Amino acid sequence: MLKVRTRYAPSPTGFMHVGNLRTALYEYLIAKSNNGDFILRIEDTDRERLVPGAVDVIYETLKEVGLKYDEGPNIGGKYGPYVQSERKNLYKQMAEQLVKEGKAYYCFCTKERLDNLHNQQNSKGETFGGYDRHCRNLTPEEIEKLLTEKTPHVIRQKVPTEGFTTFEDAVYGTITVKNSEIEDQILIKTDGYPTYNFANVVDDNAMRITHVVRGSEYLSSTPKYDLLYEAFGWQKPTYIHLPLIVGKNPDGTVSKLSKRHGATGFGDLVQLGYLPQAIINYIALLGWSPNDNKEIFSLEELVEAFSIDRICKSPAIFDYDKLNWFNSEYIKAMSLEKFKELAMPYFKYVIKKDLNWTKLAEILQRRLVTLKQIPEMITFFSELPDYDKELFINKKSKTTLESSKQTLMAAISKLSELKEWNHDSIHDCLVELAERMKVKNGTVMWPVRIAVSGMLVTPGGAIEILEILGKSESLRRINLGLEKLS
RNA sequence: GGCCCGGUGGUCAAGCGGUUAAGACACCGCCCUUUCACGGCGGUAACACGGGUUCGAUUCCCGUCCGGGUCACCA
Repeated sequence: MLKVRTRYAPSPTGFMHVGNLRTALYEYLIAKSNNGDFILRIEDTDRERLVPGAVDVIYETLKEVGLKYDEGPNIGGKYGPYVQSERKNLYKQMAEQLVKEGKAYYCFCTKERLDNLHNQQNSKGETFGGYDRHCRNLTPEEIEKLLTEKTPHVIRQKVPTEGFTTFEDAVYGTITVKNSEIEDQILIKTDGYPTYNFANVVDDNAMRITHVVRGSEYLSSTPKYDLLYEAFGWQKPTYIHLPLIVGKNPDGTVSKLSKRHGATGFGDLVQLGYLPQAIINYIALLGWSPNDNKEIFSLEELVEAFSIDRICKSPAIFDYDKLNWFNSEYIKAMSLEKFKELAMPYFKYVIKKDLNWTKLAEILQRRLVTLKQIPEMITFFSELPDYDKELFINKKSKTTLESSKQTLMAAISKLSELKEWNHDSIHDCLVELAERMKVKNGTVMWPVRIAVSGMLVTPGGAIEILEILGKSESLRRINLGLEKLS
């Protein structure tokens, strides 16, 4: 049995789309669930679109989510180099080999001629566009002449004009297309760099890649890919195309997930307060499902549970609601220490004075969807917001402006007598107060909480807030509330 | 438009000829409760349509419709 080897081959664009991340994830899972190797290869053959520093984004993201590769540009390996621009000569050499064997040819057509051709075909509504194979039958003399004149040229593959190409996809099954639908694809561009398909086939073969995993947008170009393997006589890999991740448009239709659907970059999502592991967990389930109903998976557990035959075919809409749920689950699942550590920057950003951060973290941890929500939830600790006295009225707690006034007055005197200021003492004090006033707990708790927070909805109840705020500040705020009611 | 792929609740999805068609998110209700939340319990909601094949189709075949992808010297 061949050792399973997969590769993640991104172009350095500086942006890690969640769709690409998901592809990387599945490549990793396929390799690791078969004790195979996962390789990182950088595809930088488009010299016009190079983005400085973009490769680092790829390294950092993979590191952050724990997709450890066995071979790659920055760690080496026995099939390097792992950057395509550094392999330029190899592609040229392989293409020349096909030319010698009569399976490819030089094409000297200019951009203008090609543009013209396309326009003509379009306006005539031709069934198939594509290259007209003008240079396919140049005589050796003509070719020689153009070459010595240093005429700019590309190398194209001679694709069969008749018959069919059939390939097998592990997810989509057998797919057959007419060869007449496939054009003589360019292998080497005028600038000497290889095209995507060609570079991939050459590298995948050279790097012993056994499973080619990519998004289903490549399904229709796979015959070209396959034809290249055939031209070289190489053993074909297993193709695994993944269903697309799509986004919902305002008009109700869907399309490939892109920026107009909201945050779609891994970095953007992290920026919004989503945890890398929650993101990974969520996208793992977009296009694959386990054979039980488990939903929360660590990367290790995914490796354990993953299997190719449970990858599904239909596209999945990226759903922020579900991502939110995963994120809150991950926040709740982490240790208090860990959570406090992650939340601290947000705490410090809003609150300059010193508080019982641990207590604050404790009440916040189980109510958060994303870390980003922290500031708006806790600013009141730092400064009492201006609020409407109507907030004191709550039907369910049976509070009115008048009852709230009475409660606050009583609460002030009882609370100021407290020697100890902690959860239990405050609790007992207020509950006793309710008992004595012959009202339900809520009738006391509600106005106290409002006075002390100035907000309708707060993280934690009255007791928790009082405890964190401290005795003097709590009393100061309750007095202010009383003034408002008087 | 040609070619390719897909079509189970609003969303992710089990299902692979016989099921009361799972589960999760979201939504709604109730309970718990010092608010919201958490938690617990319950609820609304789906096999695109039409033909076959079959004793029996969500499941297999064909057609229709709908949706998506792709048609570059980009990947």
